[in-house]
Amino acid sequence: MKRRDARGLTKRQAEMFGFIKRYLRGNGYPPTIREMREAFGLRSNRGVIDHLRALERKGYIRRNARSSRAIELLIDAAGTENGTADGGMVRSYPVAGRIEAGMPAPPIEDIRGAMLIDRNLFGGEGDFLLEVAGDSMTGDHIIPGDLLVVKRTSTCENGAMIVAMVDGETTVKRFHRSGKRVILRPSNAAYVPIVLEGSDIRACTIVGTVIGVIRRDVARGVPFSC
Amino acid sequence: MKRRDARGLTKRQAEMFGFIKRYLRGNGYPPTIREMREAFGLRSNRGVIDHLRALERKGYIRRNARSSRAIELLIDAAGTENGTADGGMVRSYPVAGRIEAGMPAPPIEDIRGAMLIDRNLFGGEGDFLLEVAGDSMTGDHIIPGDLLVVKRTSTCENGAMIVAMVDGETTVKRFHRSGKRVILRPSNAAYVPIVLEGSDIRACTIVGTVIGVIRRDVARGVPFSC
DNA sequence: TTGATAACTAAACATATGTTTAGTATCATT
DNA sequence: AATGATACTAAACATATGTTTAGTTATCAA
Repeated sequence: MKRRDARGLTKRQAEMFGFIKRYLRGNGYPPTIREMREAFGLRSNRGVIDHLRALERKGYIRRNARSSRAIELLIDAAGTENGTADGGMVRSYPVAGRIEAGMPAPPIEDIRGAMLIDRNLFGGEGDFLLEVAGDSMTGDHIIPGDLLVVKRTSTCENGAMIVAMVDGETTVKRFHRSGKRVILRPSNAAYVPIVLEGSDIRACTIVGTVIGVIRRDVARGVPFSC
Repeated sequence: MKRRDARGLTKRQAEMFGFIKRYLRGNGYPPTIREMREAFGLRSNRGVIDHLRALERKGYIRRNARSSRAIELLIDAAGTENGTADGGMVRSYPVAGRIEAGMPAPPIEDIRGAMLIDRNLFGGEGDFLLEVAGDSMTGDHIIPGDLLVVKRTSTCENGAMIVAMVDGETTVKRFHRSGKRVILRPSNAAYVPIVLEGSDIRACTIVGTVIGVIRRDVARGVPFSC
């Protein structure tokens, strides 16, 4: 027999049970057998059914045979999944202090608060929000006051819009690497790109990539002039 | 129109919503359409579907179309939104179908779902979200794919950014009135303003004002070229 | 009176979804 | 070495379940 944990589940069964729990929390309803199959990279439904029957036999779930998604969790937090203290359909995004996109600015230390936003927006990703102060990224349709949804990463693809720390200052730019040179490009022709070479590159840290934008007070925004 | 309760639900819709809630609490997963049909003694699925669409349009539930039992409750009994331990911090915004900002487009009938967003964003206002398809408002830094936060109003201030129905088509423009003339102005020079005079003005209905913008998939956005 | 909306019936229709049968490979125990 | 359980693949198979089209009836507001 394969190895079981303290509660009588094998490793694989525990994984399956964990997946069902997480899916349920995120979606409000249980997964289908095919969804589980795909989540585990299996090629046949039968594998999933075997696991479900084992979980049912061991009292972890109850099923309504022949009925789609009819899985009921009987044992609750027994094996707490790592870290997911917050369940539900919304995520809490900390709001970092105002930064200058283009000008010297304070670091993103000061956390102003948090915003709850639907898990389904921004692909469920993003780690914090950052308010834009300067107008160096207007070419990308990002204007002062916008809240950027930032996902923490230490690397990024070429051309990605990133939040970076340069000489201890936070800035939003497009990232371009060509050979040994890194260019942080604003998208407003009125601003000059930051070119980093050699040891200067070490003075630049990628904080994260910009994956979303939230704009408030549009009504009060500057009207377009023709 | 039939009688509605304080939160905009008719008696029957409230009954249907209540049934879904009770079923979910009792079974751990949502009911199927046929189960609801039988519970209400109806003879056709269509009746249930109509109610589900109404509940979705009003932001009470979110559905995953074509997927069985895929109903997510967004608002709980008291009328406060789900998803957080301390309820009432988020609001449910119905998401209206894609529209063309500048070109002929389908009406905003098709409701795609709903999004939960912090009450403190957008000043707690806004009535629904609308996805932008055209690029007629890029001068205001609104680009295709953006979700507009729209507040329903039948009037607006001069220069406000509005969602309007013109000849049965939905459009996003800046509203300008001068004397007996109304001009709906795009903010992209490649588009022509819509000028309404005399009886034409009646063919134009203001749906609401744009008070916010949400942009997803920024990483994939078109990079700025200098 | 007219038009819009809500709330349904009726009958197909399309497919998402659970199930079965038959078999393989691995592991732990006896 | 034989046994039983786990953890799968492969291919049908059956049907549960959501959707559509085309109506009807009642109610309410303009």
